[in-house]
Amino acid sequence: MLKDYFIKTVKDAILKAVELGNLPETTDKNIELTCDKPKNKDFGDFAVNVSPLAKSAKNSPINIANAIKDKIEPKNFSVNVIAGFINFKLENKFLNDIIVEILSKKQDYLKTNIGKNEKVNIEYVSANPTGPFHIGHGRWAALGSALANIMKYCNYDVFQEFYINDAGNQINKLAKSLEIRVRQLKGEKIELEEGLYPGEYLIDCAKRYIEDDKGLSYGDFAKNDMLRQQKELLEKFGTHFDLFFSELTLYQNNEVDKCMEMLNKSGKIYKKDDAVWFKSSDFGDDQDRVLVKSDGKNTYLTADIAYHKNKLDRGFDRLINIWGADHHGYIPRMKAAIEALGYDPNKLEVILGQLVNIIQDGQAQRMGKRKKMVTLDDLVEEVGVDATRFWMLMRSSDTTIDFDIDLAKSQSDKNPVFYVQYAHARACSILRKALEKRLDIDNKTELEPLLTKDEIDKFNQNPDIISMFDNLSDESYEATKALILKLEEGKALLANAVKYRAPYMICKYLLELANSFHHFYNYTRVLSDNKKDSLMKLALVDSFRQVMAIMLNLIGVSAVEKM
RNA sequence: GCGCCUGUAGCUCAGCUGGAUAGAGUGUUUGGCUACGAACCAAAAGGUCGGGGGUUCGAAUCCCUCCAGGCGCGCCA
Repeated sequence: MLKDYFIKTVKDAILKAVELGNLPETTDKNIELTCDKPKNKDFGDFAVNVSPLAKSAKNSPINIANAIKDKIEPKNFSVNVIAGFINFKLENKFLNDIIVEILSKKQDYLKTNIGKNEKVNIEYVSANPTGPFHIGHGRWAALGSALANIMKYCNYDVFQEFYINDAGNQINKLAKSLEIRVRQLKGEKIELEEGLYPGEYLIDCAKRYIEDDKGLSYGDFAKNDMLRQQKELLEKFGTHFDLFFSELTLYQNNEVDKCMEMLNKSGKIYKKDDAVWFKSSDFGDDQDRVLVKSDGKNTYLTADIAYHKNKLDRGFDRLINIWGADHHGYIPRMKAAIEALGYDPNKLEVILGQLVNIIQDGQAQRMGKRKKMVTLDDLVEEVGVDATRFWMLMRSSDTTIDFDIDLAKSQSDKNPVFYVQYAHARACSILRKALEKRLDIDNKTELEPLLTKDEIDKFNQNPDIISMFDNLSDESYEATKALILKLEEGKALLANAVKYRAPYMICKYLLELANSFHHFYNYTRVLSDNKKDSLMKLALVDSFRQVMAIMLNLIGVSAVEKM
């Protein structure tokens, strides 16, 4: 990566400068330097900031920069110093080599081996099978699947999992709710009791129950029905799980009891007020937690601990959970349990996603289960999978999203996702155009296509676009260079998105990349009667299309060829 | 009262492992299609970075404190 290359160039120069006495011995030679794009592009294409050396080198940033600059030998780039910045201006050979690399590596271009084949389990969504998904679930689904995709791409061994909460009291409530809906449909005059599920979706479920009742209990039927709908929506939403793990099976396989036994042996269990407590405060939690309630039933936590033990026993190096921010208090107790069981609590990594508020008719509505709540299904129906995913992913998970339904509906064509997809479609269109027959306007005759697929493929196998730069206007040259450098930025950006578990960075990058392309397009005519020139520019367009498609696929948004 | 998250342009948000004149989209104003997609491009205007202290060559970024909003706080899931 070019940024690393220039940081290394500067570091080598620092060593040389210290050796020759141009910088004092106290200079910190191991300091971390950063390389960025200069604010003003006249300065250069990359800038390494040496100001962090000011303290240890006991001098002003500008003097340090000049001392270092004298020790750099330019190679296909020029060097200049402004303030504490050493600026590098690239020559065309650099730009050419980036395109060569993209076209040779194709869909692998952005790959880095930061995962080192580490076994990672990502658990997300994990909704109760008691009703349709709300919009918040859409956020976790988009976030989890995008994260899984980018981690896989960067060589993590990723396993995606959905935990079905099918063992708690909520299933009894669901069963009762369904039973009442069925009896209502059969003509009985009874009302739903307080605390049961009031959603109309259970009326539909009741109809299905009456139609094809195969002797299942109300609870089992409702649970299966809800789960089936959830799975269908997840698939439609571009979210694929390797395993749907049922909480109930933990009980059926005695795993909860075994886990309790282990905790007991750890000596961190005690009885108080007829309940069984886990002494999680010994592990940093702010208070102890109940595992078995005074009525003899387990809490949700108890089974969840067994579930995490199960995951750890399956040999994962890392467990990533995506939870809503309202569960943040849950992290210390789960880590405490993992430690008490004798596992490394650092293997558990929890990503907290802030909640999604729905703005409807100008009023905020919580994403809880209301009678007329907006479901994820509704939203996808209104604005589509691509727009919904992009919208959910484009903000940092630390930010509460206010999702304005009316805005999303009425201005869906203003959605940033269209801007990004349009750039990709535009590139595809140019590539198509090159292969189509043309009309000679003067003679009103049909001409052969400008290029053939073979010609393009052959050129792209061994591209050389250096001479292309000579024939560009100043504006076009700047735009072309900016586009190529933006393409080069992708690899480092993706690595960062993985490192910070932040798919929103990709959305931001896609918007910038699309902008670079549109800008390039505006100043540069790609196709002309000059075959060689057209081939060179098409190579760039194809590189762009390639990088764009990789990124879009990673976040689960379609790379459309036409709109 | 305690814990976590947030506060940056009219609006929605980047920037937060400290570095150049704090950025983008949207909205407002204006300019740009007889050739590859105008769902586009360009320009202008718009900011006490919630307030106040501190650390230092340098703070939106780190520390302290206060203010405002969201979420959570021993036997719901």
